[in-house]
Amino acid sequence: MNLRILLADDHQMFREALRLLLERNPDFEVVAETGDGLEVFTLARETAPNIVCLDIDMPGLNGVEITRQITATLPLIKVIALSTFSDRGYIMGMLNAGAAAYVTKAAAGVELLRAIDAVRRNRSYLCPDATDAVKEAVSDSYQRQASGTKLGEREVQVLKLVATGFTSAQIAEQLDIALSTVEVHRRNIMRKLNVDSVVGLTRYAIRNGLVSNT
Amino acid sequence: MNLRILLADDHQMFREALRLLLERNPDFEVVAETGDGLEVFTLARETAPNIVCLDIDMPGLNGVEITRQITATLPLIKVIALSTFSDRGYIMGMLNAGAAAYVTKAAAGVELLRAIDAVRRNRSYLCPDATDAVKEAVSDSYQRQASGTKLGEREVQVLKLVATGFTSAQIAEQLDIALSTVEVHRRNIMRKLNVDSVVGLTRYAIRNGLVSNT
DNA sequence: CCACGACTACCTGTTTACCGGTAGTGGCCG
DNA sequence: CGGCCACTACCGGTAAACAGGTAGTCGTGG
Repeated sequence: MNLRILLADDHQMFREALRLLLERNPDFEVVAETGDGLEVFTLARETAPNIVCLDIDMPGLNGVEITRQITATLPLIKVIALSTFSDRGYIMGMLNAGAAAYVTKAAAGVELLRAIDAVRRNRSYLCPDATDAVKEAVSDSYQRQASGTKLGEREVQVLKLVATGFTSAQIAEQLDIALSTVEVHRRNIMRKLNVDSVVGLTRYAIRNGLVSNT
Repeated sequence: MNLRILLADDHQMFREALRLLLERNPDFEVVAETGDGLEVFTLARETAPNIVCLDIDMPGLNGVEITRQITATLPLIKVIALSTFSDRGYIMGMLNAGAAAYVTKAAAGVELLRAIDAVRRNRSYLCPDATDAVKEAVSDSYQRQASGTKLGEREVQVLKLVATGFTSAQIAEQLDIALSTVEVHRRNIMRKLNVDSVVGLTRYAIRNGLVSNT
């Protein structure tokens, strides 16, 4: 059976090279590729791939959002998250958004093939790096309870703006809430992420693709 | 003539895929690959490649440092910098360290082949993204003069610590200088980099590989 | 229904960052 | 030599971040 694949990654060189890696298998056909987050939908609709290999850090739209929208509107298409990072929060985010598999770029190419194989059989897959991280997340669950759980929608919004370089006052204005409220969010975020300064917030946000940094 | 190539990138998947891209040309032979910065030397000595394709953000050692040491101790080996970023400062840093070419991963695969071709003829090469950035740097030269030039050694040291999350007081203690001095450095750095907060400093530092963020 | 969590909002503080000026040292270069 | 620059150091002042408390609303779920 022929498998139609859509490649989405902002590094053209990586896309081209990955295409070669995939098309060594004659069953695989890379029907389209793009480096722009917003274009993923258009191409997904036009080319009707079976699988989308999706990078996190895309210009235009966030990986989690893309995944959420694809799984919501084009449920036949399976999303394999291809990421630089093996951060617990982000992995869970992608899986919750509907990604069928998660493979880090640090993993071997064969991991991607395994993921494709698993996804084809309607099963999910996590590369070793990711499973390790998830295990940590599970064993950290006690700590999570102590230090709060994951970030709320509003908190993510604030975090993005903080890590972009806005002051709390500017954020308050943009979100049309009080300065004090923004500061409460900041503190809650820092407590949850277990950091103690804007530097920590910025690093976390960049690590998890909340802000681009290009 | 056969060309021996060493691949250094912390993403195994990218290395494998790039190997396929390169070895489509029968003249090219990828003699070794690694994901660890420190291992680059060992492999470079053992395998005597003609060219090293070197990623910036490597665990173990900074891309600039690796380049500096390779060009200093193994001058026959040409370094092609393969980077995610097209930041002016970093490009200049790599070229000053002795890199023969600079290609961003966002560029087409053919750019890398062009770079290899140019390097083989003892010429240097910059991919379009990079040349654009350098042009900006040149046209910014008037501004550079106005806002200071590049960072001094001590300033880089302070910047690293700031972007790691230390407060000025902690930095002062670590470097054994007065708090006020640290603050002067901070301000000078911000002026030179044209940013206005720790967020900007952190982002710059991460972008340029001064701190790891993994 | 009531508890819980997320979000909203305000208060008072302390610490840190940020901005400006001044000034002494040592090294490098015209 | 004298100017330039990086680095060192201190001062004062404003703005922002950071830390703690209190409290109201709203929706979810036991």
